[in-house]
Amino acid sequence: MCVFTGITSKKQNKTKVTMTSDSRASKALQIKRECGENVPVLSDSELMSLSVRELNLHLRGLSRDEIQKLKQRRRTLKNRGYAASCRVKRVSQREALEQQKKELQREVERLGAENAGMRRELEGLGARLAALQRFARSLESAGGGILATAPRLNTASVITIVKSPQQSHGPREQEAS
Amino acid sequence: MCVFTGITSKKQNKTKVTMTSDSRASKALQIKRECGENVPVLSDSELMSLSVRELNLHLRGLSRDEIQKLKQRRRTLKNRGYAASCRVKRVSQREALEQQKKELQREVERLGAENAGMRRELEGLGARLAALQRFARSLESAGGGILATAPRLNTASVITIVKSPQQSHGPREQEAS
DNA sequence: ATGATGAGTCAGCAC
DNA sequence: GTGCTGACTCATCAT
Repeated sequence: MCVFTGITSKKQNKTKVTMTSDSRASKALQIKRECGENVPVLSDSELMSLSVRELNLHLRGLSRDEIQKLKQRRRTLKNRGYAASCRVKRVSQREALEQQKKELQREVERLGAENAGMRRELEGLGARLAALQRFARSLESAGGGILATAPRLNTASVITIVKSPQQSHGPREQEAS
Repeated sequence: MCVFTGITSKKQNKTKVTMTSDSRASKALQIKRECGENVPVLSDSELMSLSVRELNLHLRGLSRDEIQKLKQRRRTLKNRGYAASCRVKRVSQREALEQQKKELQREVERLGAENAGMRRELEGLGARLAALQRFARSLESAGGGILATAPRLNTASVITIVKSPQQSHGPREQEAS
């Protein structure tokens, strides 16, 4: 027989579950409300999920004071749920941020690798162009007559291409092949 | 004359300030503790910051019950502070995450731009090399004797350089200059 | 009335 | 004992 009297509800037990507002939350919430007066009839989860219409039906034949108490209990139960969703939201926002951060880190890594690859390619091409530039200069200094033997190309423009501005790459060894 | 009696302390008024545990937090916290019995002597901020040694001095000549009450009040006050720092920590961690995210976004942007620049450079160099390749082939088809007039270079290696594997760039128009 | 959130309180864990 | 944190309650604001 229940002997508790003025217990208003406070932490009860809380089994650390998420309390997703389904109807099995009433597991350990029953040791409350005045027992030697009028039985609650409404469990916490029931009271919490009732619509105002439905609630009014249960309010029939209750004193003004009891109505007030019941409404306050309902408000408190709802607040409990609001607080829970607030915490869940907070956690999922944090997790989302961490996820985005991870993705950005991966992206940075990917771009960095791509960059390094292109930098190597650029270096290789630069070295090849430098070698060709030396070659072209040698043709130039050997006299323009030589180039005239390749009439299908505008040789002047080719020489110009070779000589166009280059970042100074150190003379890189060519792979034999 | 104070007429409050069993008020245990609860929210008091809360002016929404941060309450950084300095001594002016006692602004509105004095309407508590039994007034018609023994004056608290210790303010909240005092009680909270006392060391155990100092606390014991104030515990002289108090009943076991009063000592218990005082210690509980101290614990509660400390908990209030812990809760506050917990919230502050949560906020600053979130802000740190957001900051890191912003920095990573900037980094991604920077690397992306660098990438695009290098890609353009690569394209340009590729086009120049392709043009030179066509030129070299024309020299080749004109006969090896021509190249022999530039004796300072190993001409075979130059041709090799020009012919080495290239990603197929579409034949790009050369800027006149 | 409903929902969200800052602050305070308590339980319970870790040290 | 001290510090931290999840969950609850309350005050308060916005809708």
